[in-house]
Amino acid sequence: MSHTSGVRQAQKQKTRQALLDAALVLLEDQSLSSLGLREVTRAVGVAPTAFYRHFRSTADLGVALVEEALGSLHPMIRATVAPDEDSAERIARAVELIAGHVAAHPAHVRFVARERHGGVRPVRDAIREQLARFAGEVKDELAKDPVSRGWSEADLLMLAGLYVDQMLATASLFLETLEAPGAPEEERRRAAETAARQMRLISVGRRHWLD
Amino acid sequence: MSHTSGVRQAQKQKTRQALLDAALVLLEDQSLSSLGLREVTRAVGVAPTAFYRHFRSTADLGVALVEEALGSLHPMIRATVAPDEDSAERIARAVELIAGHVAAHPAHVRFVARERHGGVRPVRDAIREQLARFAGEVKDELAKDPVSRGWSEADLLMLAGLYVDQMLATASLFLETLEAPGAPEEERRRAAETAARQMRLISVGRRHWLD
DNA sequence: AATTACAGAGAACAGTTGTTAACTGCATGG
DNA sequence: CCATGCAGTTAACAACTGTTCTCTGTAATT
Repeated sequence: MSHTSGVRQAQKQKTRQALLDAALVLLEDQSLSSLGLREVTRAVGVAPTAFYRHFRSTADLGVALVEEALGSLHPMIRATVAPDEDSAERIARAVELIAGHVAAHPAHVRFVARERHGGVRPVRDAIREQLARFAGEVKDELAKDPVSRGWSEADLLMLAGLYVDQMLATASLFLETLEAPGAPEEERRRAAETAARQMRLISVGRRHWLD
Repeated sequence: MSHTSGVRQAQKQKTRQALLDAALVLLEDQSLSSLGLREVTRAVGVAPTAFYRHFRSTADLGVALVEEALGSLHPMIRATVAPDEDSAERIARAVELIAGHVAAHPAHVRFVARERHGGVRPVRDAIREQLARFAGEVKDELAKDPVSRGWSEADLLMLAGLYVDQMLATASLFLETLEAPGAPEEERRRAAETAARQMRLISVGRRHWLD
């Protein structure tokens, strides 16, 4: 068995990460299906053939980017929808948390929003799988809440899906306001306010579902 | 002034439409940002340079496709959310209408879902503008409903946006079930059921918003 | 100290791309 | 009926693409 660390492995990981980073930058104004492997290696400053040491294809690299963008996000999602005393405050914190994440990792958010329905099947599937995991986790958290007493499993999952979609839509909206160099202060605040109200409306629907 | 019709103009429109149709087919498994102009002309059986007689670039063609996909959809949207006696039946009809539209024009729906967050700015903008129009129209219809008495203009618009996003998400979901050649009968029925329940939950939230 | 494994370089390939220029044929308007 | 406008063609261009094969240097193993 080969050592998991060492000068050799470390350098390889470093190059691999450089490829991922460069790809993410290039994907800011194009889709994955038009991303060329030479384009990526050129940006890193490495020979085109080096690409194959890390990825079979750009689609393969895309799948790795999905893992990077969404893989470490599960704890954050769980915490976001965890039951709380004050439901209004939970929503406010959720919106702030999303805004913060988008500001910290705009390229990742853009990538997921773009490739969720993009032209590369394996990447679409990888994103769908991650979002399904999110929905399952959100469902678990919702089930803990006393408000969910009497809900069927299917209804919990449909609400969880609604929440996940809404979160992604909100993140994408924040991203758009980040891109517009106009009056970001006021507009971003209004986007946050609208997103919060939409979540609030869904929560209202949730509380009165069993009538 | 040139005649609006005539053998000459008609033939030109025919070629133009052939380019749009061919592009739509090619876009079924790639994104617009990777669509080549030669690729499109080759599919039509016309010289590459002929492309320039109709479009400045593939991005330009994309904008035309947005108009084709969404331009004629406004009356349908209005009718879908128009006030009705039985709100439950309206939702059922809306879901059926969406399912029918996706079945009739899958490539158009795929294109819009894919390019809404895609890598081509002018196309993104065109889609955003159309969806904003939809939201405005939905808002108008919602305002007519007695349920909306006492609602602020901003809240009406935020609800309209929620509905529009939900419709597109539902359409995209139906599209996915169409692509999967597995058991489409049962799965498609469940997708419709889930989508209907999500809309119902939003409607419940709407009725209890002013509490 | 000698051998092996392997990340990355280099060169070459056949095929593709967008764009330009000059052309041809034919429907149209005078 | 003839001159013009213009949709579509042909040919050529430099630049780019993914992939293959061969080679090199050096870390890791023995």
